[in-house]
Amino acid sequence: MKNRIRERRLAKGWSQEYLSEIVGVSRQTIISLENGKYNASLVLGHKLAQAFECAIEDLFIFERDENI
Amino acid sequence: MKNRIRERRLAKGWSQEYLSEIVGVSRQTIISLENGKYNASLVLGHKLAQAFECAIEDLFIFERDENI
DNA sequence: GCTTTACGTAAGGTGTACTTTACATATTTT
DNA sequence: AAAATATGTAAAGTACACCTTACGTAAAGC
Repeated sequence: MKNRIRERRLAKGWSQEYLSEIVGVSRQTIISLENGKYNASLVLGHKLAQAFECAIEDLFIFERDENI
Repeated sequence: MKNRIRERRLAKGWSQEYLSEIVGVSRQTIISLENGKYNASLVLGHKLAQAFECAIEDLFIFERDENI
């Protein structure tokens, strides 16, 4: 699963730290998500989508036959 | 976070086992999700939404100030 | 009566989403 | 030159999202 977090964050002119405060996670979590270290949870995905004023499906790119 | 998995599954006339095969998880996982034992991951949430032909936000009910 | 179907609980294991702390480095600001 | 800002890596811990196996029970079908 890929995501557009960095792209959307930069479009808003936000730092990683500012975004982490908005959605209530550590800065490390934002770094790891942007660099594809792991996937967000559903709750965090929802909060990020809210921060960027878009749908979850617009922020995360689901590939076919993705592993759980 | 609540969800409408059971409601949507029954509307389709599906058993838990059938749904579990469609989305590629164990039957236990479906039981636990329906009974609110834990939250789905983003990837599983997406697969479930696809199975029910709806958006993730339509299947999961996000509450305000939800913990990560 | 027996078997099948559907749903549920229990218990123990693995991988990962997220945390905290610490340190490094490049760019910008004073 | 020194300080502040932004991004990144590393490492170790915790919680939970999955798994598997096994067993219980109630309803429906043969």
